[in-house]
Amino acid sequence: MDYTYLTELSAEEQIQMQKNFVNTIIPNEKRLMFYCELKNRMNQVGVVNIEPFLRPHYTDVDHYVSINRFHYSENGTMPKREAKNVAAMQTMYIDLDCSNHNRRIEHEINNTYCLLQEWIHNGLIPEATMINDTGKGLALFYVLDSSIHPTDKNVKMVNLYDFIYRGLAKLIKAKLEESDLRVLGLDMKVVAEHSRICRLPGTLNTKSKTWCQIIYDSNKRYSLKELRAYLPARECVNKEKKKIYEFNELRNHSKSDSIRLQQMREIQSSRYDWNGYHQIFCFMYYGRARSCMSHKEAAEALRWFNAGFRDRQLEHYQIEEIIRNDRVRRYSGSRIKQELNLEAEDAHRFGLDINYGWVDRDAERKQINVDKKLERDKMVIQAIIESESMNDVAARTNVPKRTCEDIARRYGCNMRNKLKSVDDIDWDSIREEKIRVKHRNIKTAENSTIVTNIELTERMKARSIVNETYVKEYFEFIESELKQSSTRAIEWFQNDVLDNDDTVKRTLLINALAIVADLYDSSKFLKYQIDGIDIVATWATTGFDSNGFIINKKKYDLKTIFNYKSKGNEFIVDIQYKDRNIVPDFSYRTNENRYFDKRYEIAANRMETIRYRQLEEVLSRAVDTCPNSAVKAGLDHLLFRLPYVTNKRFYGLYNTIMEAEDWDDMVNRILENVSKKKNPEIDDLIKFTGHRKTSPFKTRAQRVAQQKNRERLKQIRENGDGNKTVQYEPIKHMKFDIYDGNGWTKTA
DNA sequence: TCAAGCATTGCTTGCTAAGT
DNA sequence: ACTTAGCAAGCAATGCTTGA
Repeated sequence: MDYTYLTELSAEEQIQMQKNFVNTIIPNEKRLMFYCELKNRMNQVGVVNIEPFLRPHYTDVDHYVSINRFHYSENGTMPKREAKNVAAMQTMYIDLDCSNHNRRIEHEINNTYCLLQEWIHNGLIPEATMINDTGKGLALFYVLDSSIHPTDKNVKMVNLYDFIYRGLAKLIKAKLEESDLRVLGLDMKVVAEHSRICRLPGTLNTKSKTWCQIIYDSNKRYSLKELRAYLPARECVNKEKKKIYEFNELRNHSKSDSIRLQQMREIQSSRYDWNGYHQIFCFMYYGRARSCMSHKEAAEALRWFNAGFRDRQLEHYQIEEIIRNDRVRRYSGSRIKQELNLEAEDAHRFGLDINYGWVDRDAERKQINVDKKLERDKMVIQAIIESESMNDVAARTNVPKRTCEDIARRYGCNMRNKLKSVDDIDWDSIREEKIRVKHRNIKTAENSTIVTNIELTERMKARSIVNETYVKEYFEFIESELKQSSTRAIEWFQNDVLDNDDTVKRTLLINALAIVADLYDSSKFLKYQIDGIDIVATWATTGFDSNGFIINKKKYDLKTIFNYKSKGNEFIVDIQYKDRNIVPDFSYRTNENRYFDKRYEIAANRMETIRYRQLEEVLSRAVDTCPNSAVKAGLDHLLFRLPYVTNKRFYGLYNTIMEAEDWDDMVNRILENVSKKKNPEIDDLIKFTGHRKTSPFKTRAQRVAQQKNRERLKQIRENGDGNKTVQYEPIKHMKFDIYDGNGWTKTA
């Protein structure tokens, strides 16, 4: 890598070299640059075209040029050589001072040059566009493929240029300091100075009386990105982000082959007894060695490695077998750890485990969030204990009243039934439960859940054609089919539905089937993609099949699901439409309590729910067994009116009855319920007269009024004068019906 | 490979029915 | 006159897929 040290340059050679240099560092030059001659003082000459100034050297004058271009001065005078006057940057210039009083300068320069070439060859530093011998040291030039203009719009680009420029200088400086040539200097202060000047090659260094000359010219051009690749991760102030950068650095730059082989030798010598691991160890070692060596070299390396076992060595034929197989295998650190069954600490010690000691940031964040909420809950509970009313609690804690109520319910501490102290609640176990990380691998086939999702895009079309009767008819049909046999339902669905050309009908059927399946809690459906009607669905969570294999998230068609189900796998399927406002008829959401808006119209009553059917069964059984004739009559009437019982009462009754252990217990509970509560429904039940609400469902008028209110509130909020305590107009159209013994009449 | 984006899911909260 | 609670829309955290 030595270069021939020139003792003399002809005049033509001097000018040619000067031209070459200028054209390289400032290509397409049409702007101002600086040309300086240094005798006793610096003469700055701003020039547009430098060529006329290039000439054979003066023996007593040093020549410099700026590495970047300058703006023309507005008033025609020469601008100062200052950063603010720089028009464009395209070159990075790193000056290495090689002077050493103890040794000959040529010797030092040559040594440095050889080192640089070695680093370039090994990919440690980028190949310089040009390297100059300045007579006193070396000058490296990296030229970009395009120039950067330091305008307001380009701030980021300029910052990046500075960062990379400094980074390169730091990199080279660090390398030099590592090397034996400790005398070398690299002045970081002037690095990334935009208005910097450098010695012009083809001229004489008057101090050392040696020639400044180009000694290496690769003609390479770089993008900032390419240079960036040679630098370590950008230093980051944000600690969190810094960790990520470091982690990515580690992860993305897997260990080189030689380092990994070295690690494996260290691991080998760290232990005496490798019983049971000799073969896999040799196998891994050879695979890695083969990644960077020839077959012959790797074989030799493996034999040496095998000889390194202190307990016993693999037999000759075993080694030869590995060599004969001759495969490249680049095992990762974690894999080596796993295969050799190493302890985490050991793996860390040998540099195999990059995750060692790292904090699970997700879990950390999760804990923080859980703690925040628990703190709030604790505060609210404390306030409930100390306050007179929920309004006070809300005011004290600045938590919405409704949320306070919810918290009260969750922790079983409300106004009527207060806890004595917040410590009566086991906060620790609640916290533990909340922050427990769900790990998908510990799911079993039994409790895996697979959720699908339906999305309809042409639903309007379907709606316009189909009326309620049509839907209802199919509902009933599907319902009966499903009840009879799931196998039959599958066949029917596949043959009659999927192969049917009537896409609208099919869409409805799919919807209806999904809803019916869901209502009957029988498990469940589904999704399908039909040409023309775009029903798209995806598996939403990872589940396990009956053999315990993971089913990854993936798109399946309906038939696959059916096949899967017919093998005895269970599904829980959720259905959600993209835009519930377009298809209110089938509007679903993923909340626990699922409803579709117009179920009253579609199903006519609540009889479609599993709860209803259970309650109905229980009640009819109660009527049969009730010993008291009056209550029996009441129960009978309740049974008769069950579809019209209000939601709240319905669920209350349901919950009460469902807690019963046997029929007698159930009757007692009903009686208790009846006697304890002043309930218009139960009064009615007992007396055979009374009042009831007209409908358990919201009427259309109600919904419209509610929607109006909502919009009004939204508007108020957007106008900026609304707050959470806005008074809504009460809805006043609820009316009561009166039962006069013959029928129901409406009140005014 | 990784960030963006989407789906899921738990939680929040306005409105209002219904209970005390 | 107050509390409790259901519903459902929305929000936010989280976790998985996708596509550049």
